[in-house]
Amino acid sequence: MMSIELPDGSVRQYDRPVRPADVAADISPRLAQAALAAEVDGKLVDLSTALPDGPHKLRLLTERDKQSLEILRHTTAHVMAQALRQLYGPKVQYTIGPALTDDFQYGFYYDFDLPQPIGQEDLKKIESQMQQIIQQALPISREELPAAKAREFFGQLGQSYKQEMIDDLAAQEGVQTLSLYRQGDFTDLCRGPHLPDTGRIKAFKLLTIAGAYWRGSEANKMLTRIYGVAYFDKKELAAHLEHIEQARKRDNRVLGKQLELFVVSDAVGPGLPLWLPRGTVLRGQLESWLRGELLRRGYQMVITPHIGRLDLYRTSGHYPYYKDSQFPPILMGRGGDEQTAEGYLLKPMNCPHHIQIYKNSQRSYRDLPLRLAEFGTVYRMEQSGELNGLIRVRGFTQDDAHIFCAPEQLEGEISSCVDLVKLVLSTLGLNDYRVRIGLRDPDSSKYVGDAAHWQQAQDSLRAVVQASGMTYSEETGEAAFYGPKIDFIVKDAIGREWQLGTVQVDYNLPERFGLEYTGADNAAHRPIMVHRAPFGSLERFIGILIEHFAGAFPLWLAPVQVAVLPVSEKFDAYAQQVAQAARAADLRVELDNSSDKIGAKIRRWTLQKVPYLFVVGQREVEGRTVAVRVRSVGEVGAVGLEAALQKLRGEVESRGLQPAIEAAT
RNA sequence: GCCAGCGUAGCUCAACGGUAGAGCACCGCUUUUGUAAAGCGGAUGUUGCGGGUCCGAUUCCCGCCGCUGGCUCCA
Repeated sequence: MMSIELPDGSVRQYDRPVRPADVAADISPRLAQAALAAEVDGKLVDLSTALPDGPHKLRLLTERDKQSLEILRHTTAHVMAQALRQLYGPKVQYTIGPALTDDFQYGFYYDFDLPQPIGQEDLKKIESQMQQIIQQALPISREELPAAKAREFFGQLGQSYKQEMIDDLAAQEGVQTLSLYRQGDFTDLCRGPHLPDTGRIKAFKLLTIAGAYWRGSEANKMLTRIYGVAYFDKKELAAHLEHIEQARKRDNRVLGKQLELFVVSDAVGPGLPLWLPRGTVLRGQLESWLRGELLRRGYQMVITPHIGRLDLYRTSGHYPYYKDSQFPPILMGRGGDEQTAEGYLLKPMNCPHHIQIYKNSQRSYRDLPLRLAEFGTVYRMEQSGELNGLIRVRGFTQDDAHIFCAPEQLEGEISSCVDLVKLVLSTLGLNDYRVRIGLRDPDSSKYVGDAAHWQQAQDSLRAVVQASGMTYSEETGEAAFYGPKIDFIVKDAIGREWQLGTVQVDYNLPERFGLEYTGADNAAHRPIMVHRAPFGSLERFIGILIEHFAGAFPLWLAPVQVAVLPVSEKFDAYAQQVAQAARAADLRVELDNSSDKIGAKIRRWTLQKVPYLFVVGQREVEGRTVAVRVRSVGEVGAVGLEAALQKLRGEVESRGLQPAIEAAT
């Protein structure tokens, strides 16, 4: 006797062994058709899984359930592997092929070790082979084998990666029995569940080919990864592809070019962006805004050079720790070997310089916290494959500061740093971010400093984040080599994550540089350093901002805030007056007195994403008005010149994210 | 750095063994214009760089540089 409880609370009794498929068939023929998999007592299983004795809660999954999408994509990955074996022969080794459901671009991938390289044009061929497998509607069956048998089975198939996985599963998790999934001539080691047959795949597309190291380690062989996506509905697939297409239009590199914000010139060097006038205006606004916020919070601005002695970075540890990701040092004279050579290094960090400023005078507890801030440009030899427009570069400017404080001041300082980062993000409407506390990995040798200090630092960070009420994750191994940190992470247009703001605690550098202050007790004490950067890097931050706003920046940041467009040359004089008045109101204005028709002028400045267009002609001259066209709204009609300028001033000063003029007044 | 793909005018792209072409942008002239592209005319390239095969290379091959998507890395 077996009782099955359904989600609606009804219970069905069976006196024979049943599978979810049988229950579905009992309920209705239509459900039997629609069912794809089942959730039994909270676990996903195949429709064909025989249920063990006892009462069960059962939910049948159809296309409408979110988990079904994952199953669909997983099955599609298997079909792709099967197609590859059919096309390229038994030498094809298939390794792992998971479903991805929260990835912006991709729905699944599978990593292969292929006997020959394949290219983009092969994807078409693979797709049509997959289509054949789908049309055959091959039943997918599950079977369980003892580990040794499974190992032998995959050995016969020449699947050494699968054998390795079986060995690891047995060794690490003590797995004795493994499940295999079979469809036609293809069998894969897999946990499941899967769709009942390959015919259930309604819409899929293979997207791209990439390399991926086996098990994610550089030491291993590079496999061929094929990414694809699948849906139950062709329309959803089309919508997904359209989404990606749209996102690519927001790419910081595309918009950077179109809006003339920056260029990366090959003549200057990869990853070394040149800021064009319009981009410089945008960046300047962010800098002066933040500078104001810093001064208000008791920071002091400093300026330090772009290079420093090699010995400085030997002491700090940056040179030995990050040797491979720095521009090679400038060695002086005869040099000597790398350990002792005299030379200079393009600064990869600002902290050693700021530390020398700290050391410039004797410090008292009364000086603390000492907050030294700099928009400091640093240089790092990022791997060539990593470079990306403004988002990942080799020369970038940190809105850096180092806070030297006493232990009892630490949490307060961390807390105000976190507040500042939150202010930066919220002012710009970047609300979709996640917070990560990066912790030391006790098993790794990359970290320096003693365990007690690490513990204190980690506790302080955790306490501040918890008090702030933010949701966060703790990730081991994500700390800096000298201390733990809080990172603020956002996504770019196509869903890749990037670290922006950061707050880091450091006991190590004060130690290495022998920093001290005299306490109230007249004894020498060691300060703690906090490294923090609310933007992180100006380059990356602005790259993200470009994508976030799709180039349509809020008024206070827009390189050109107003374009004055005379309807014809006859109104140039008045247009000049309007432009003058706007300039006098500290607005960044362009006057378009080209011989184009008004429609062409509007098009030009609209494509440049200028927030406000002032069209002027006979009517406007007579009424001393401007016909306003708002970027996000369209034409709103005539507004008095002074009133319009005043509204714009207000919008700039409040750093508003919404236009101050939405309709004619 | 690794795997795969790509590199043609300022931009977007075409030609793919017979030494390059369109649209936009640019320059000139005409038009003086009312809410997303007025008309006519003109100039524009060592086809990323270097080497090779060939009677002949933008096209095929090799190396380098750069870019794109991933992987790895990210103080």
